[in-house]
Amino acid sequence: MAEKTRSKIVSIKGARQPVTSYDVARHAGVSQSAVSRCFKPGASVSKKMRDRVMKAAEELGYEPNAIARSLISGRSNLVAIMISNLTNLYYPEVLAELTQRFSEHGVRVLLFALRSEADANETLQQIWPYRVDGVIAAAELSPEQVGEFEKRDVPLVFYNRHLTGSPVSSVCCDQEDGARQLVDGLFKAGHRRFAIIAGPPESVVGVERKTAAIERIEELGADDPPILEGDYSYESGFALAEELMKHKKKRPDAVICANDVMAIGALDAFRVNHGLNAPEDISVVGFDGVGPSHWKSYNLTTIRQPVRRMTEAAVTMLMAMIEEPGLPNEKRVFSGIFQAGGSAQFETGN
Amino acid sequence: MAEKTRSKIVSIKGARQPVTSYDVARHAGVSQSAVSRCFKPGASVSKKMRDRVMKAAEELGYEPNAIARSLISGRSNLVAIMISNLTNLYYPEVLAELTQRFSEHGVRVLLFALRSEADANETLQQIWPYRVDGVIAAAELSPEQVGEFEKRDVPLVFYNRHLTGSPVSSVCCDQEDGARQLVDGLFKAGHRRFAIIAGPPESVVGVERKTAAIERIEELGADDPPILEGDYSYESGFALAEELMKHKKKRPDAVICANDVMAIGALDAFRVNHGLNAPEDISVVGFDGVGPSHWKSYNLTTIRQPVRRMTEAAVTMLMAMIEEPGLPNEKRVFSGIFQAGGSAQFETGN
DNA sequence: ACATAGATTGCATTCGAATGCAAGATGAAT
DNA sequence: ATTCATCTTGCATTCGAATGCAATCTATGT
Repeated sequence: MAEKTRSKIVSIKGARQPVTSYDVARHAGVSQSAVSRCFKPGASVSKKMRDRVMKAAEELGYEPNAIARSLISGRSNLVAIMISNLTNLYYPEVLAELTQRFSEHGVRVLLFALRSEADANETLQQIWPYRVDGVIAAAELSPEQVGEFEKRDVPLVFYNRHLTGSPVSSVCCDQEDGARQLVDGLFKAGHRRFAIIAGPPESVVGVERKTAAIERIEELGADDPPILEGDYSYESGFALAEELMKHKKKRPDAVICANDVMAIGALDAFRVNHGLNAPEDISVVGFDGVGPSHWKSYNLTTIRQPVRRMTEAAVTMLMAMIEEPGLPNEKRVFSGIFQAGGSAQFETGN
Repeated sequence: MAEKTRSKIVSIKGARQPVTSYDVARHAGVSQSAVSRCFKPGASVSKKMRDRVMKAAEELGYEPNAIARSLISGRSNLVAIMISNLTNLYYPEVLAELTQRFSEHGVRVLLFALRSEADANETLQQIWPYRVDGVIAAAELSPEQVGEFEKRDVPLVFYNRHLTGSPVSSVCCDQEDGARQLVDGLFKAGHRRFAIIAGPPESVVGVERKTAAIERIEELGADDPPILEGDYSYESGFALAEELMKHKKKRPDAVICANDVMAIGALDAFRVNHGLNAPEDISVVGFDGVGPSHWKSYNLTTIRQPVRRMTEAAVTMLMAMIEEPGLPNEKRVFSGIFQAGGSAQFETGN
């Protein structure tokens, strides 16, 4: 075929404009491949050529088609972010950070908000067709599900999750260490009657926070704490604090909550329903360091997760795995940062 | 060419598996187009064929390539969601809802979190190459930017924004009506000295809330309220409440805030720094009905936005515009729902 | 058994950009 | 001016699925 006559259907309204690299090429009097190269950083193009093509592209309003590019190059420049409960106060910040950082790498984010952990399978089915370059999972995945990633060679980085006994890459906050810090500080300040408002049993980080706290309490020789399981919501924190007050005689004097929001719920229950103020009457600590933990009504003593550093690490790791396929897995653990507040009698060590 | 010998590079590790429709076709002993049709709902395929193909696809682990499909069909099944400040407590819920609803339509979400309104141009440049089928914008766009959508025939639905004087489709909460409800209820309860903690001047909804409140206050014959501008953050609510207390003599008795978070900040400032409790000493109302507005320490009197109905409307509208290109623009306005709380002396009308 | 409408199927082409290869252009060194 | 190395450029092919068209098959009615 001498000349591929691409008969564009030019709409009468003159609006539609699927300007392709061929159009630009014709307008600039060069070949399509030249146009392609001009839009590829680092390609071998003379200045004269580049100027000419860019001018033509400008004039026609050309925008490279990422879809076509992905198809031929095998790189979609898309990553998927799976988040199990977006309405958990902690995640919006994480999501915003991740999105912006990926954006700086020229990578776009496909968002998947799981309704529940059970959605994971369905979500994965939705992800695969888009041939994403990688995935950040802030959601629990089963070993089988992780296997699907390996089968497809899709890089995966867990965010604040990990599969115990599996080498999958992850970026985490050191839950155990944080929990120990909290117990220690409370203990030093004189607390002996602990209680734990834990996360749901499916939550790996929740379990870690809980387990480490229990162990530390035991190590220090305090009584075994009552352990109540919540779902990370304000309401559950509130309700479980109520539960703790059922036996007024031996109510706890220090309540360790698996996240800030439940801690806030507990504080409210103690204060509103029982007239107990923190830190005079009872100590309450949380975990995460979300925005509202700073609100004056709560002023939470908590462990703040270094979100910026963690998201940066997650993005860097995933990008590296994408660029260099064979890269070994890596787990990065960041220490939580103690955030002094007024919700607990607390003494930091030295 | 008798037979297109597709020489797949079968990796030695046996892991890689870009199974294509050709592979499935060969394995099932049918043509590639047959495979394609089997994966297209509503296509003309016999049961026998479908079973055979599906079995082969299953055996090979075939997953249709959405990228290739998009290229030829001209539909990416992607929508972009632009959100200006994700960390605003109000948006995570919106985002989660939108994502899940789109997912039910087989549409995936590309997320763009703008660092500031100024990022819009850059963001649009990132969006166009992906040939998204439509966009939901919870961010301010200039008329020029909206023009870019029209030029490309990309359906656009504003969420809680709109361009005054332009017919772009949008889903909004009735800000004016909500503001009036709040003023009315406060007035009926006896308040006469209003103050307004407004949103930033760039925020269209903020301006609407403010303007409507001012007008109503004037209509009712109360004094012109002082108007302070915040940035929707807790800190700004707190600081502006402080500001209002500078002139103790004639401090306001009812403070109308442009969103819940600032209202919460104001409540804390009044209580913590000045010993003023709501609603006895001062009334404070917010707007949005975010999660923390229910927290017992605040128990905010506010106008809740019907997020579920609004997101449903937004998704339905955008999908309709995508399916039927010529569709006229439409603006849907939902009334906010009065949410009784304990942060204000308030009397609902009858 | 035969004609015919309707349902299935395969063939060949298409979407838009990237890229290996070879041809052509440019420049440097002699 | 000649040769060779280095840049540039264009040609032709490729990615993987969708689809118009024509060929084939099926079923139905007579």
